[in-house]
Formats: sequence, structure tokens, C-alpha cells
Amino acid sequence: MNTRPPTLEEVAQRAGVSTGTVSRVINNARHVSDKSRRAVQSAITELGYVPNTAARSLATARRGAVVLVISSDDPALFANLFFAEVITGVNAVLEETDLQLMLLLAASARGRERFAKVLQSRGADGVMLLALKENDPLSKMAEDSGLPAVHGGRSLDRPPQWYVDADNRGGARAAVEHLIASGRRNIATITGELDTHAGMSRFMGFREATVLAGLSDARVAHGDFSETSGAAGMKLLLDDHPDLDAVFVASDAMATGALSVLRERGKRVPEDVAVVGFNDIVTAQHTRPALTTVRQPIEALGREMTRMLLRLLNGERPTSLILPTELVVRDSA
Amino acid sequence: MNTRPPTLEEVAQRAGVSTGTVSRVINNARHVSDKSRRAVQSAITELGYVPNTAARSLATARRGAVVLVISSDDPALFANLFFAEVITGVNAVLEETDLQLMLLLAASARGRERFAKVLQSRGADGVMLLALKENDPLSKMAEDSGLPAVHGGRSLDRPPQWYVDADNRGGARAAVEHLIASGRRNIATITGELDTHAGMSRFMGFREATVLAGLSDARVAHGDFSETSGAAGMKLLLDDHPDLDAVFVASDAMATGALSVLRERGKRVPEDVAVVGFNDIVTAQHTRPALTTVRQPIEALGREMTRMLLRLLNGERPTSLILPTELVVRDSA
DNA sequence: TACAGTCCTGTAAGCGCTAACAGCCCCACC
DNA sequence: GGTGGGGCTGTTAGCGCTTACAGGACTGTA
Repeated sequence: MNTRPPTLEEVAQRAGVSTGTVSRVINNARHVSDKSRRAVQSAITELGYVPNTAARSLATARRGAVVLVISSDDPALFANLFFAEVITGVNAVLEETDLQLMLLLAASARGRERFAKVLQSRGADGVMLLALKENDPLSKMAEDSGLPAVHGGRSLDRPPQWYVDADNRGGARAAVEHLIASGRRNIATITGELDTHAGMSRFMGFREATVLAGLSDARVAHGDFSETSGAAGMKLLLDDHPDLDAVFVASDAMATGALSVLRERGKRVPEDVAVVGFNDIVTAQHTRPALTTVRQPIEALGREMTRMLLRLLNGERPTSLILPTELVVRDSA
Repeated sequence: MNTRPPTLEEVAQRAGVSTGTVSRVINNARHVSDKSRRAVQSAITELGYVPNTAARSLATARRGAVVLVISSDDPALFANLFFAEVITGVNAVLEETDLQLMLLLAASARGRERFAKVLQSRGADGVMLLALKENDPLSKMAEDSGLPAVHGGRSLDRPPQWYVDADNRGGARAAVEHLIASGRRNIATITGELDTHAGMSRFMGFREATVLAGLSDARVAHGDFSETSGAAGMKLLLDDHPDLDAVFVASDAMATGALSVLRERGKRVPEDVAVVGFNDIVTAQHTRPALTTVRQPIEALGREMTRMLLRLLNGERPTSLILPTELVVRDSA
């Protein structure tokens, strides 16, 4: 549709210097006189020259892009705006560089193939992986490729070398300590899937807080993070431990389920039973009563993953990060 | 970290053919004997060869990527999972091709600069633009670049050549007709910003439905899509038109505000006043009562934008699309 | 047998950039 | 006045692929 964009060579001609010099100016390398530099710069603006990414990539073997891979097809991942917030964080850091962001949803087999292609064809300089399940093949693929890779979250089996994660354990502990501080003594929990790092960590946090306070950690029901499993867990707990006066629920979705069971059973929240959730999903403030919960710093997760990847690309060896969580006190506890 | 990936030339050597032939096999062009083809294919799998994207881009002047640009920094855009859904749709279509998705948040000045760079450096083969405001500079930038560009949504001033939009007018009309069908006669509306295409279309839909039914279209309050403006609008309406028995609200956020005002004023929903929103944001099903609203096909929007862009890249001239909306009947009307 | 027409294949010239290399000039120092 | 060492610059060989172009090997036809 358009005329061909100007090339570096044309800039060189117009500026009356060689291509080498133009290249030096563009990459602001040393050994360029002020005179040449000025000549080149004005030639560049006059021509509206912008370096061709492909040519540069080919010559430098650097791609100028990183890829963010989202593995989970779990709609719950989206339900708390996780996705949008992570990307906002990633973008904020990348804006300061000249790296582009590529996005890949790799839940399907086709998506995994495409990821493999990107890896093999060196289509990106680095990888950020999000929402992997246990033993997710993507993790191994990334590792095998030899590209710098940063993970969001950890898996239980084999923690990745570089990751950023939220402090699930500390968050859970803070939640339970809040319950204790408000006078609760018979505290129960509904756990998430214990074969996930997050699920297990939140459970450990619960145990830590109760045991440290000299309370029982025996009121436990196991869920899978879903709303229905939260409801089921709450029923079990009420049947087995009718004396409970508080419950720490390992996800807001489960907490929503728990709240409706409590309502059915005629328990007042928080008077009879206090409830704390985890995640601060968008609907948490719209439940009745509004849900007290633990918020994860999701945008910061995106930011820090990106910063870590940049360091890796830069040849440094950063250390993995655990980001603090925050207790959001509303009405349910 | 790794040994250099195999090149096309190495494949050629191993297969005992020339690089030209290998290239033909890869791009499955004609004029390759079965024998050569097989030889090449097995060499490829043995070596684990994947074409280098940068080299191919340089040679073909095609980038193998399209960019999705999100302009708005409005968190409301995210609040209904708009973002995630669009991307899911885009990704679904892109998966069938070998195009990669680049993502750019271009709300900031820096973001706009980066967008310009992508455009100028031919960093992508095509563009999808989302959530533009009126007179958004991005729109003009895309146009000037000459790259194929598809818009999600329209602006009032100058509709883009290729766009996909939701049927705001039809959705509004269906909402109001639902109110009429359930016996309401004194129907009000709270509009969105009337300098946006969506805001104006929804208002037009309201007027169309009321006028066609021989009802008054005079009960109007103006809002800006936000929750507080919805509350303010509802107050005005109740003051000016105490006889109203239904209200069509041009966004769910505003509807949420309206609901709380109605509650304050002791109006029962839907008995005294029926309420219909627009967007079907995630919280709509958690309001009290659950909000009847108009759902936009957001994932389909992403899909269709992408399909349209593919056609454009393919040299065809598709026609712009208006996607149907759907009334989701819950408890508020 | 000669000829044109098909297929297939190899060769090589780019695509637009970077970076190593080699020169040049100029200055400082002895 | 000779020597050495910078700083600057031009030249050029790639980076790994695609794609004319120019054959060569066949086939079918005259």
C-alpha cells in the first residue's frame, strides 16, 4: 500500500557517512564524532527512518521480544482479573525497554505446539510462564530450550529456578491471626488442592498460626478451590465441628460457597462464624456480608517477573521473589 | 546457553538436496518430487529443525505477527473481563495460523511511541485496535501506516473502514421491549456518554423501542457509564418522574449505582421498578436482585476481528460486522 | 531424430542490519 | 622527526532465509 520504508543505507547516503557509522549512532556506540552523529540524526528524522526489526534480529540473534505464556484454561484464572493485572504489570516494565510482548495461550495441544515453535525458532529472547499446573509440560519445554524463563507461582514437585510468587503461607497466617485477634478460638479451614503449592502453603499458614497460638488445627475440610467444594466443605465442618466460630477458606470462590451454606444453616456471619477468604476476587466486595480476604499483589507479580527476566537477559543471576500479601478486612471477619 | 539451532543449509546437506528445495518443502511449494520431499522431511525431524523467524521475515518482508493494541487505561474495561475474553477469541483464531500475537497497552504517551515504532519498523503485519476513545490518535497512526487495521467498536466521528462492533442499539431495544412486554409503561433510561458510539446507540435503541410502542421517551438522565453517575441519574429520575416503573441503564456499573439508590428510596426491584443493565459484567449476577442485562459477545468480537484481519492480510476486502447481543434475564426485570 | 513443453533442481543474489577488521588522521611523547 | 596509541570511519562478510533464474531430465509430439 505504501512506499518502502527508508533503509539504513539511505540514511547513510543522505548523511554522507557510511552504514557502519549510522549503525553506531543508532545503537549509540562509542567512536562517533559529534559532527557525524548530528548529520546522521537529522538524516534519520528527515527520512523518518526506523530500523527494520527483522534485519536487526537476524544480525544480532536477538529477537527484541519476550513471550508471556498462559497455560491454564481455567476460567477461574480470569475471574479475578488476574490476567489483566499481570499484563498491566508486565507492560509497565517493558515500556521502559524496547522489547515487545508476545502473548500465547497454551492450554490446548495446538497452543503447546506453537509455544514449542517459538522456543525452537528463537522467536523470543525470554519466557514468562503463568498458571502452570503440576508437571505442566510447558515448564520442561522452556527449560530444555535454554531460553531464560521466569515463572509466576511455583509447583510443588520441582520449584523452577527463577520464579515470583505470592506469600501464600504468610497471607494465610495473617488471616488466621486476624481471626485469633478478634477473639476466635475454634478456627476451622477449608483447604484448596493440596497438590498445588498455593493450596499447601495456605494450609501450612493456617496450621502455623493456630499451633503458635496454642489452638487446635484439627478442624479441616478439603476442597479444590471451587465454589461447590467450598459449600461441601462448610457442611462437613459444621457437622463435624458444631463449635467452630471461624473459618479460613483458601479461596474466595470456596468462601462464597461457604457463605451460602452458613446462611442456609442459620449461622450469622460474622457474629456466629467469621469467614476469611483468599484472593480478593472482584466479587468479594459484593458478597453478603462483604468478604474479608487476602489480596495478592498481582500487578506487582507481573512487574517483578518482567524485571527478573530483564536481569536474566542482561546476564545477571537474580534471586527468586516472594511478594507480600495483604489482608483486606471487610465485614465477614 | 545452548548450541546453535540447525539451519536450513544443514537440513539441505543432510537430505542431500539444495537449500532451495528445502525451502520449497517448508513452504510446501510445488515442483518438489516425493523423493526429495521425504528426504527433506526426515532430515527436518532428525535435526529438529525449525525455521528462523527473523531470517524468514527479512527475506519475505512479512513479519508473522499481528499486534493487538489496547488504548484505554480505563479499569472498567477490565472489570467485565473484556480483556481476557477478547484475547481468548483472538488467540483461538490465530492458533489456526502461524501468526503470533503481540500485545501493546498504549494508553500512555510512551505506549503510543512504541506503537508508532511497531508500525514504522513493520514490526507486525496487521493491527487490531481496541477501546479507542473519540479522536484517539492511535486510529490515525494506524491508518497512516498503511498496515491493515481492524477496529473493535466504532467512534462517532469517523467510523473506521474495518470494524467489528456489538449491536448496541438492537440490544438496548431488546431490553426495553422486554420491559414493555412485562407490562411496564413508564420507562426511563440512564444514558452513557453520548459522545461515544456505544452510549449514543444504546440511547437510540431506547428511543426506538419506546416510540414504536407509543410510549414516552422523555424520562432521561445522563450518565457517564460509572457507578456514581448511575446513582446520581437514578436520583434525578425518581425526583423528576416519580411515576416511573422501569429503567433501562446503559451500563451495569451504572445499574449497580441505580439499584442502591432504589433500595435507599424504598423502591422494590422489580416489583416497583424494573431495572435492566448493559454489558453483563461479572458482578451482575451477584447484585441484589441479580441484574437483568444485555450481554455482548466479547469473545466473538475478538474472533471476528482476527478473522477480518486475516482476510485483509490475504488481500481480500471483508465487510465490517455488527455482532448480535443477547438479553440475559435475571431477577431485576 | 528433433523439438517443445513440463517438472524438478541447484545457484546465487538479495532482504537490512551488525560488528569485526583495517585504515586513516592526529596528537602526545620521547 | 620518529614512534605509538587513540579515536573515528569505511568496508565487508556474514546472519538464515526466499525466490528469480538458468539449466537438466523427461515426456510427448511431429
